[in-house]
Amino acid sequence: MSAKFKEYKGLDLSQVNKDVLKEWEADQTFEKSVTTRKGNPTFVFYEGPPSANGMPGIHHVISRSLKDIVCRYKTQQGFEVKRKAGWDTHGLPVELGVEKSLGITKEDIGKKISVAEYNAACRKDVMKFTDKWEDLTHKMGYWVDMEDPYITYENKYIETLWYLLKELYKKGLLYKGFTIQPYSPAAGTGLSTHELNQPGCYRDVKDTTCTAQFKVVKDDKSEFLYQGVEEELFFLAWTTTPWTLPSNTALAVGPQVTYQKVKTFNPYTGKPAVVILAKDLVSAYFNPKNAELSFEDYQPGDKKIPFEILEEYTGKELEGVRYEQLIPWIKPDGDAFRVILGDYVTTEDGTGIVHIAPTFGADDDRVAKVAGIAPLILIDKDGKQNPMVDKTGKYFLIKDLDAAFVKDFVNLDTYLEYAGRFVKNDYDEKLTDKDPSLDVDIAVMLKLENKAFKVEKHTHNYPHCWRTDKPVLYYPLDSWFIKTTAVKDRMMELNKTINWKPESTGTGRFGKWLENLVDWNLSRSRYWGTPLPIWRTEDGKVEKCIGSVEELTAEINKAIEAGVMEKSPYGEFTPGDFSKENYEKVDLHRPYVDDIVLVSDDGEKMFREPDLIDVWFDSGAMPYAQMHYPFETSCDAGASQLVFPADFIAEGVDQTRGWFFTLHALGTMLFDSVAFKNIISNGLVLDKNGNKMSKRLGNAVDPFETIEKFGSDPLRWYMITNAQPWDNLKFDQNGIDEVKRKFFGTLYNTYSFFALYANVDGFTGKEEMVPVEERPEIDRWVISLLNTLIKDVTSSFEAYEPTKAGRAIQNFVTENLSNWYVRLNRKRFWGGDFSKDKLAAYQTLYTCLETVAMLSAPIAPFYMDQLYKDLKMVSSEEEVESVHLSKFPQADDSMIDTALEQRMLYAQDISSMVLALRRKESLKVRQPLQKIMIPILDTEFHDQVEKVKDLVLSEVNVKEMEFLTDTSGVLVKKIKPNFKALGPKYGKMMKQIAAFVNQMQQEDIAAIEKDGKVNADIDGQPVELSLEDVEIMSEDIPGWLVASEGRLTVAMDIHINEELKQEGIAREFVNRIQNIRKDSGFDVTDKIVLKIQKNDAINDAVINFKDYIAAQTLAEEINLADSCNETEGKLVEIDNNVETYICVSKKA
RNA sequence: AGUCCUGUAGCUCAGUUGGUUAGAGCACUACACUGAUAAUGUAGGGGUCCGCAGUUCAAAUCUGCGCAGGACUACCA
Repeated sequence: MSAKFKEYKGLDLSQVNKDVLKEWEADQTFEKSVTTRKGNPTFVFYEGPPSANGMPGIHHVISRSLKDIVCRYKTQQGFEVKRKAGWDTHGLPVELGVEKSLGITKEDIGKKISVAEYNAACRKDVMKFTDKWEDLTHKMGYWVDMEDPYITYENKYIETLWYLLKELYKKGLLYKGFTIQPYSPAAGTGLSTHELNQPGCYRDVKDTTCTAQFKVVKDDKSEFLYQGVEEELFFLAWTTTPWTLPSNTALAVGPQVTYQKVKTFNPYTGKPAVVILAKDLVSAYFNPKNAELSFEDYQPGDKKIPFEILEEYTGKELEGVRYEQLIPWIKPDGDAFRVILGDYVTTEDGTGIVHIAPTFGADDDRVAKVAGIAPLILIDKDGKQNPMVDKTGKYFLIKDLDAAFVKDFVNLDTYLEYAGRFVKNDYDEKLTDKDPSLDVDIAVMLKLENKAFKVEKHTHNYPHCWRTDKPVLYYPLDSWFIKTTAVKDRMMELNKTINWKPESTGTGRFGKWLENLVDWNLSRSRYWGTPLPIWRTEDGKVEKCIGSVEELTAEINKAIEAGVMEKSPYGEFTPGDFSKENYEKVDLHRPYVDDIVLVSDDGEKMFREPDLIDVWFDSGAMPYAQMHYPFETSCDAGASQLVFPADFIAEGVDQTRGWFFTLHALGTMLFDSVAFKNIISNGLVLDKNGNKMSKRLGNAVDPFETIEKFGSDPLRWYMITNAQPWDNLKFDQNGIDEVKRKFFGTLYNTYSFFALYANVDGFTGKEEMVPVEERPEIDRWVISLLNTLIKDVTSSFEAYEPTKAGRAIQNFVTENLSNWYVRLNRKRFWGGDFSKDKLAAYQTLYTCLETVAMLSAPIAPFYMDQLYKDLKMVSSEEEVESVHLSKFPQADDSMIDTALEQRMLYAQDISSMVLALRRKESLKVRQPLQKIMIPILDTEFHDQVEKVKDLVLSEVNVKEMEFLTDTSGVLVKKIKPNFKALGPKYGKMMKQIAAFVNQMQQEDIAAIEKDGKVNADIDGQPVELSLEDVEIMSEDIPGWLVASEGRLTVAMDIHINEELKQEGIAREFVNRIQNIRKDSGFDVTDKIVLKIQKNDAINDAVINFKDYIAAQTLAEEINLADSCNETEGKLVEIDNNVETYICVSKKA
């Protein structure tokens, strides 16, 4: 007795999940899926490192499913796909978490707790959910190597980062500069965006604002502006921080904005003036009524000031025009006081002309740099560059400045009065709100000097320091940068070669980001992260960038020799020894690296720059650092070690400016290459109402619970097939349920059906194959569709479109395989001999199931593995291995028969129409009918339907099919213009042509069918319409019950004669008997004896269809009895008001 | 504020190069079927294809301007 196909009592996908996991573990299936592909072409995948200090959420399941699907697919395609897991361990979230759990703030670090202790806490804390992550990875079936992950805090990892930083340094791509950052003079510290986003930080404050007049210099550039202007000419610019006006070095205009030149008087001095401002804002400064006032009548001091609009200019025209320094206290060193373009300039408020102080505004700094405008910089007594305001928040005192600088650049006569003034009263303990602020004093001064056009109080939203409650200053702070702008063009070029899914993220979000690229600010003033490996002398003149531990220890030894250090903290380290033990002897984090003092060639002490680097550098360098490049491996060691660039990565779209960018930037700068060739960026997972999931709202879905409840397969299937991965997913558990029922339930039912009968018949799958061309039409049909499916699924996976692949599979399984193939073929599997036809049916169904398992395995790895093994366990001679080690199916084009697929479609449509007609007349399908009639449109259609005739007839229980040809003349036809064909030919005449066609009568239609053309007269123009220009279809057959859909029409003969009636009754009997068999718990193969109580309404039917009833119900005997004992028989209703007793007993 | 994504039935989503009856599943209603049965089929109701304007003989589809939701970046006169 050969093995049987396993039969199940029910489908519990959660249990399947667990069972299959055990098998994978025992068989080491994942390991084998990599090792068995050794020597084959590689497919390089990078795992973006998650941070293990947070719990994994449901949104992690989707990106990890995507990764897993592609990797499993490529494995099935024969590639060697190594997958190294990784952990992102540095960064602010970790530090904040630790601060919270220890109950400390940033200030306490180094005081209440040592840096060493703090970092030790971070190191421990960051891995606290590792086991949860591993558990989820395991349960969801994400295959990634977690035995040997890369961890960003490990010394080897950091060593590679240092190496890379040094490479950049050597290329001149790493430099020290400044950025404008939020800074709290009261606290003496910079603030991170995170700190600024604390609740309550942004507050409405009332400040003195000033619209200043910048006098236009009269020269060649401004000649066009001075045309017809006798008075002084000014640009108007508005600021909410008048204290920044002395630092003004440029004015920005919007290139597209329209500006107007307006003749008027200064409201404070009454002097005549011509001012320039944005057209849209003229009405904000000038009351339209005053346009009619006479200039002659105006007296200084009048409330109503006349004005007159003179000319209009675009921002672009104003570019390059020079103006005089507004407050000439300190001269800038370099080009300044010129109109530049700023893409961000709007006409929402102010004057549409923006005052630019590059030392106090991030945007200002950016546009000034682009335009080559110098910032206003002061040199202090240490020779360092500073903005006009010192770190306590006051204008620099002369004594704190470099004497030579003061002599050359500072106008002491005017500046002295203001030197030492705090820019906000809040910064000076001696001042209160009542005291005059610097803003007010400056405004007053400008008024007196005829330089202020409007001064007023204005309420605006301004950030405050969360610790001191005092306003924040935007202030230039030291920072290290990577000069990404130097490779901007190359990055854009390389980006075009990347296959982005969706494309718009690559061209739009990412592409636009690259276009507006600024240098990468690498500095972070924190504790737990990769230290910047740069040491500098105090004056900053000598600098060393360290690229390895070996180099560092060598430098330390030099320092010890020179006597600046006593002892090396890394004394035990042996250069060149890459063992784990050796690397455990060092710690490249703070505070240890801070304690290292190096020595310059001149014998000067060098200290480490205290910054840490951006954690995104950590993850962006992961392709190299995960292999300890170049210390233990090398990127150019040949194909065997080729792990760069990646063929594929996938993460959430929120990584666009994060990991995607840093990968790309480093790949470009270091190796002039893309870092990844294909990428899927997935969208967010929202709750079912479209809201963001959050713990606070309590709408977050726990992935563990979900997997426990449903199993991973339906979860993964749902996530992938419900919407394209890059669209946001509205996560609804009902959707998983639906997938479970609809897809997995149907597939399971199909398998169960197969297993049940295969086991009865002893089918094993080892039988000699019935050649496909010898199998019946319907078998070849489903095999044709199956091969089409293989093609579609393969190309979808190849195009990184798993959604399309999943949907195609689901459609095939539910619609074609289950609902059509199995349903129509059930009888072939029941009873009878094990004929060639039956064998063909088994083989066909088996092939479909096996192929579906292999096609679906990447998406639903658990159930498909079970299904595959259940099939193979019986059919395979060899030891059965996992579906994930199998080779992905190859489509056989010779099996695809589109004509066959088409005619099966006809069969399905005709059947459904007949069933609809039956329902309309309340004719049960069990009642056979004599005939249906189908008008034929052409010979091809005739041939096609002829071939599926029997299929249709048995499906709808009708005896014959008659074809109606045109000549019969009984058809009513319908004609429609074919817009697609006519449109390009006749264009504007379409409306009339359509009207002409629609009014054609039956005889007109007959004429065009006969002649193949018709001549029409459209507005005097002769138009010849051919058969291709119209669509003709049959609509009705008078006198018959007709259904019409598209080009198909079916008519049904509803007359029932005596024989048909009897057959119908026989079928009813079969149905009742089968039900009784089932209710009585008989086995499918049990033979029975039937006794039926006589009834005039049924006797003939039983006698005439005895053989039929016997065959269908496996009855050995059928007896009509005068009476059937009520206790042994069952009362059944055969037809309306027709009842009888049936007695079914098992044949002894 | 900028950039990008999304908007089609009550819900989740399809909808090819523009072509005239806008589809599927779920849900709802009715009916049927019953040796795959905690399934299945058939039919029905349900649409301002977010709005407005434009291009075109023809727009869910192309263009522009809005609206709503979301993401990222920024916080600026």
